[in-house]
Amino acid sequence: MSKSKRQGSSRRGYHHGNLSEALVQAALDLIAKVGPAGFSFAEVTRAVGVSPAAPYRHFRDRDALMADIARRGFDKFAEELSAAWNNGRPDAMTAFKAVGQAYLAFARNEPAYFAAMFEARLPPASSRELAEATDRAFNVLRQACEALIAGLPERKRPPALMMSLHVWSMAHGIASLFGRGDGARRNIPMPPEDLLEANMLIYLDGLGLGKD
Amino acid sequence: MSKSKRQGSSRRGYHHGNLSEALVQAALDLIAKVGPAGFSFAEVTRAVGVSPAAPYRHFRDRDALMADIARRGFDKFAEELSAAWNNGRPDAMTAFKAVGQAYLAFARNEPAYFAAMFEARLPPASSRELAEATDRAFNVLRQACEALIAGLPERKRPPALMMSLHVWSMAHGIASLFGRGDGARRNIPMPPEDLLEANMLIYLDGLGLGKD
DNA sequence: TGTACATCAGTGAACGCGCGTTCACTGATGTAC
DNA sequence: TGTACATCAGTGAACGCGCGTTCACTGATGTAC
Repeated sequence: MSKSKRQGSSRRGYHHGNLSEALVQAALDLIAKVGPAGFSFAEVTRAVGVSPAAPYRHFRDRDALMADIARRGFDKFAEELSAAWNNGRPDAMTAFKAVGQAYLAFARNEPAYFAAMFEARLPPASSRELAEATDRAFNVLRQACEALIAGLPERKRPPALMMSLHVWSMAHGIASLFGRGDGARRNIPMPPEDLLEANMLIYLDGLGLGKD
Repeated sequence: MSKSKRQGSSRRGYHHGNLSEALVQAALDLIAKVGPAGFSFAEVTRAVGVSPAAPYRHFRDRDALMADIARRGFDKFAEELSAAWNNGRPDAMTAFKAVGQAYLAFARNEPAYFAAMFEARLPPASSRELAEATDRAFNVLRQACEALIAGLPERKRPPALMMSLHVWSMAHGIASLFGRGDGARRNIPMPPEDLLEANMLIYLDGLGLGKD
């Protein structure tokens, strides 16, 4: 109980060492609890154990922190979708389904990132980095769609952009309504994973990609 | 410029006459601008031109106002979906597509209700009325699905609940990502209405409900 | 290895502000007789 | 029709609070010589 109150286990004294990282993590914890609009900059500094002025060395203001969190979220999202796609192995259909499941897994396991990415009402084109990270994530979906429809005869092939947007919408609809890891989830009598798998199968059937 | 500052054209003097209605409308205007988490009770009273204590005659607290707005939103939503369904006329397929378009129209024309309904982080089962209104809206989708698949041979018929959840997810995914009437819309090079119509057609094709 | 100094990343006090909510109150309205 | 009175729906001042942000500051770190 001296004059130095170290609260976070990672505090190293006067200089924190990795403050911006710690601020982001604390903000994610708060967002998971109270949503992206409900968390306060001041609360974050308390959680980390620094003075309320400290974050201004790392983020211009509260919005800049939010935008950075969303950017990190899309980066992580792109990585996980990409890992699930695994370059189309062992085969395009299996890898494609894995991407859909990865979408749900992200919404479930990272509700704070998910909320920051999709519900933070960030000023559109809030930063170039954010827009680029968003594109990277979407491009994994698009790549998977292109690989899947490559097997179709050319004139039965749907536009890849349209198909990617459909896939995004289906995964996103299920994830945001029924599959989130926080309090905003609506309950249904089946796992969202099964619901999405069935939805994708029916959709792919409709495209002529069924059972072959 | 006397002691009585009448701000809203509908002020009738000391007694407002229809305050709770006016509060809801003002709140909707604010939500459309700053989102469901960003609007303040105090700001609403200023917009209406009453004292900050006035709303407590009509709503227990800020959350009660939010829940009432969400409930009204789902009521309106159910009405509009139901009107689009129009008891399955002129035929089930046409009416079914109209329901999907009504979903998008609602997201576009009523972004404030839409946000209050789906992004307000209301405590789950916030009120019985809200839950019932939500069910009413969902049941329109379910009814439409049941009518559509009634034409299929029984053993090719998908579970109506699953199909309704798919339809809800597809419409909701497109509406919330690309079809909203506020700043949170992401731009795509095609109308969300077309995107949804194509998505539904492919999905119905997959169910064996195509071109007949 | 030692020291002077520049740079960096924190502090902590202070600011003005708007918030949600409470309270005792009062003006307006409606009704009983 | 007139009046007394209960009820209702507002007022406005006040409360304590946490917020985002600023400022001059200072302790810690790293580097040049």
